[in-house]
Amino acid sequence: MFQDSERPLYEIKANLFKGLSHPYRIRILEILATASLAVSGPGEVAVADILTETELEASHLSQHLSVLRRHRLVRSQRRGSTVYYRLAFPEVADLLRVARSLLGEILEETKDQLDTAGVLR
Amino acid sequence: MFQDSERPLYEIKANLFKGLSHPYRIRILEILATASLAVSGPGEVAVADILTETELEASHLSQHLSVLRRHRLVRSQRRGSTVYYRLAFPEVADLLRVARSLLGEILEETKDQLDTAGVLR
DNA sequence: TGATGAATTGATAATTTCATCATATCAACG
DNA sequence: CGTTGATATGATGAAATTATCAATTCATCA
Repeated sequence: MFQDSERPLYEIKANLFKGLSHPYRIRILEILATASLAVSGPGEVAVADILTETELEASHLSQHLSVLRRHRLVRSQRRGSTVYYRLAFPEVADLLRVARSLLGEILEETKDQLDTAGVLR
Repeated sequence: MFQDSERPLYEIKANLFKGLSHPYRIRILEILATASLAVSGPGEVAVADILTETELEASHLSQHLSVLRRHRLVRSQRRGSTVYYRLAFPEVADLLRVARSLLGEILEETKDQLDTAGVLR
């Protein structure tokens, strides 16, 4: 059979996190998440707009978008010479949100420890 | 100042996902998450028990636990010659849960597409 | 104190990811 | 059809991560 998806779930999960392990890919996903949040928003963003916002070079951005596509985190659609990207699932935004929440805890605790150590003063 | 935490949040977030990007580290976190869920559970797990459950070699496990500690995802406590690990924050379990949910969507869609293509028949 | 069990750290080769430039492809237009 | 704008793919060296074995450290006990 073609059941590559017979891999253990923890392996697939780790692979998902690999797709998320680069700063620019996080930035891209957050741009898309913001677009999907706007009530009257388009839910999608043109590559040119991502280029502008991230200040990446075109081929660098494409490489990252390709990784995101491969990991099924985004979808693309070409209309004429413009390509649009959107989050593939709302849960991607959920994941970013929970990660933000966790980081908040981590950074808060780190700050407390630095305070305790008197490092910040 | 010592503000290494002046790095952009998306960079810190990507780094968090790096800590999660290995199958065994996911397994470890899930073992700890399960321990923290049990109502009368200890919330913590001895290294020896993780060793047994994952069937890793001791030094391999230690290397992974060290990464998790460095990323502030777990905490350890030595009592006598036994070291116990626990999740550093409940949000770690949340993150695993949301990732699982997202993967459910991804795998569901992949399965649908394979069905459509008649590959599974 | 030496031996033993538990766990961690150090070291290094193999593998994967990242950074970045060159090239190719797709779409529109005169 | 050639040119241009937009976007993707290919290629490769550098950097980071993984896999795995050796050595060390910590705690306990006789």
